[in-house]
Amino acid sequence: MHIVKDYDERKAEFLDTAMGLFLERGYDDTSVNAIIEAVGVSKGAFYHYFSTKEDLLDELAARAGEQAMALTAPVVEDPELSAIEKMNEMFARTNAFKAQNRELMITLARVFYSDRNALLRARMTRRSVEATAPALARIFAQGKAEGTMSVAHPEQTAALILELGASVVSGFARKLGEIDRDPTIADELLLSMDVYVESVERILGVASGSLKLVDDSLRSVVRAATQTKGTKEKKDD
Amino acid sequence: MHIVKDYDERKAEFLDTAMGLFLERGYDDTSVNAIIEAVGVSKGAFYHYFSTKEDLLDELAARAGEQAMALTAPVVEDPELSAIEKMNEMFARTNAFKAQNRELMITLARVFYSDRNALLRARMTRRSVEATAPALARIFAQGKAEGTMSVAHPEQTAALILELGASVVSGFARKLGEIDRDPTIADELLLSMDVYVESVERILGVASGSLKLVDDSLRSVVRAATQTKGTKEKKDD
DNA sequence: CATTACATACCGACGGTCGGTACATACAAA
DNA sequence: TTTGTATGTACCGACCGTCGGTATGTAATG
Repeated sequence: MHIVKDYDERKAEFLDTAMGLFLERGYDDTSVNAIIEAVGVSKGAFYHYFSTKEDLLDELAARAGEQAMALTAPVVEDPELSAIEKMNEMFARTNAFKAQNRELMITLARVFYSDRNALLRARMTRRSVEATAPALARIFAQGKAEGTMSVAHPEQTAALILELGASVVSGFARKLGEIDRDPTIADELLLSMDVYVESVERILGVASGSLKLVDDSLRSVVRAATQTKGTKEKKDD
Repeated sequence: MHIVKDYDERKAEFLDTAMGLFLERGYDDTSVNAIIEAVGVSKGAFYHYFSTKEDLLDELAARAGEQAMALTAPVVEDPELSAIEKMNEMFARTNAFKAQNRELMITLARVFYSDRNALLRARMTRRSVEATAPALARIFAQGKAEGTMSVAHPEQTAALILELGASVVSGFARKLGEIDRDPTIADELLLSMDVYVESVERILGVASGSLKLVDDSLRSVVRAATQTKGTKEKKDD
């Protein structure tokens, strides 16, 4: 019995299933066999849609980049907002998205941001940076024109800030996993968040305290991680 | 016939050979078989020295971290230097090292900083950051005491700046490879270098222009890459 | 005689290939 | 309207070489 589906539908099914498995077990530790088993198709089907396993990863990364841009694009177009408001709104939206998908984000932090998924992360980060940088650069240019930001080179600064953000989040997530061993890390993490925000403010030359890049929901994740220290069972390998 | 060598000597031989192969072909594309063939020993020998292939990678990363620290440690101890002088000297030393090993650095830029070596890079970056951050934090604390730097949290700031540096270098190296296709990238790269330095200055709250983090030898690499555009034969895969 | 420093044979799992099949659609002949 | 035929697409599953890793053996060393 053959289950034949529409091309795009089947492809999305592969993408979604693969992403789920990557988040559960990591990219390297998820075999093509595991993916086709989860989808319920054959190996031939997989290679009918993707030329290699890495090709699937690329398409996943591209999709993530598009989603990241779609989430923040409307903000950039808004003529009512100042540059600083736009920036705050952009981060508020992504933070809100993270808050709504809290469980996913915690899983993501645990698995996505581990060394074993370095390739997955590198690809996705790059795509996201490339997709978001031009918009951010435009905001910086606006801020420069408004006189609220002092950025000589918006494009380069945008790329730098996004990469910095990715690095910080990466290190952040890594340390989040170490809280179990050393609860004092939680305080360091909260400090790191402040340092990050202030660093961005300084790079952009905006007034101290004018950027709201992290919200309470994000901070609460850190505190939650600290509290679950003893109550949660170990399910690690 | 058994070729028996001193433990450390043999181990270093593995490490050196593996590093060479990783730089040539990448981490994932270098098999354990390729390593033992290059060293001229058996598989048993490899697993006598390393528990896994990733373990070798870790030791490689640790060695890189130690070397990075050894290069800059004397500077930190020097009681004669101010915080800003120390920072400039630290970067001057690493830049001098890069200038001396120019060919290696270019190879490293081309291969090490490609997505396929994401794991290798992530590991080494992390180790280097961990190894260097405490020293840098001490310099920041000194600068804070001297009144030349305004860093509220030296440890977190040190980690952030080092990770920023790694990100910048990574993106930098990636773009270096694209110069062949688009020579205008060279100008963007030189701009990015300035943006990076100024960003660090702002993060630390030091006077603009007081940090010399990149020198002319580094800039010359960019110009050299631009010039070889037509004269060099293509050896890419 | 125990430990070190390897060698060799082998394993299961992996990513990827390949020859083939089931089915939808199109179109023309009956 | 039915039926045969041609063609492309979605998919199957056996198979291949290579991979990281293991089990076991053995010669030298101390």
